[in-house]
Amino acid sequence: MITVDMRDRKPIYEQLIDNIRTLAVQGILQPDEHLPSVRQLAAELAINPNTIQKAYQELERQHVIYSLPGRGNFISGDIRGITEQEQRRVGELLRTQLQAAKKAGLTREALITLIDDVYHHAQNVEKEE
Amino acid sequence: MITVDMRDRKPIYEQLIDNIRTLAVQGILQPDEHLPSVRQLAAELAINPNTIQKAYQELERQHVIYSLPGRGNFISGDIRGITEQEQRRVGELLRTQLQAAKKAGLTREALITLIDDVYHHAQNVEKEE
DNA sequence: TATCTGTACTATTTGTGTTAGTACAGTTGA
DNA sequence: TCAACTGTACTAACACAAATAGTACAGATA
Repeated sequence: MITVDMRDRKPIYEQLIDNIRTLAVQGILQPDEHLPSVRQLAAELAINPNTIQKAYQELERQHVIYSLPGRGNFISGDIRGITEQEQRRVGELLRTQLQAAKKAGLTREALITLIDDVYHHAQNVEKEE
Repeated sequence: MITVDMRDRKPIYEQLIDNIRTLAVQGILQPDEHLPSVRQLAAELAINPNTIQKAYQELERQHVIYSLPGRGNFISGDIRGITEQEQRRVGELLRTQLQAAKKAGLTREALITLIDDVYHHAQNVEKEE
């Protein structure tokens, strides 16, 4: 479910943040669902517990999850706000990428073809972002 | 013309690479045009000559520029291949970004609106990519 | 009470980007 | 010819962020 790619240039804790936020927005992780403990997830992914905690800490700051000391970390009960926030975030990243595409000489039609390709083919993808 | 943003997380040498490649693809830098010398550009941008050289070295490896030892660095005479290569590169980045947008719940129509926004408004942009 | 849980903290390591400095050979123009 | 450019190569040092290692303590739970 939750994965990291050591070859990716993006820091592990950021991968975790985006990964879990996406799973929450998609509803794959349900509100109030219990997340793996810091130590357990660290063991599963073979990375340091401090790195997990750093990700959880940031996710709590973003209100994607909440923590009950001694109990664990849980997905936020209010996902609507998170979803809107995520859509704005992805939209901004997409805008700069589209401007680069325009500079590279890609036509509006080529981009729409690309969109249709992504939206029609219901293929699973490894990476997001 | 050639600029860098110290606040950007992207390494300076990568900014230079993308910056110059874009200028070449756009035709703002013409084929066989003389680029600033390593030391001169370093002085202009107030960064280390080694950083400039690193960027030039990679640009030569990508055949975006060529170097004549003792004379200087010049934009490649063959820009068509570079342009196609750049379009593939930007297209792939865009694809992963679109997949993230889909995961976030953005509709196909919302994305087309975003494209139209980018392609209609002929506004200059600071960042690319 | 043993064993989970989150949390906090310091120290260390690692990798990458950047700077600093030097050196040498090819090119150019006065 | 020679001074002043040019690219290129190299080592050393520095800066910073990410990640690891280890310890500690309080709350929750069965």
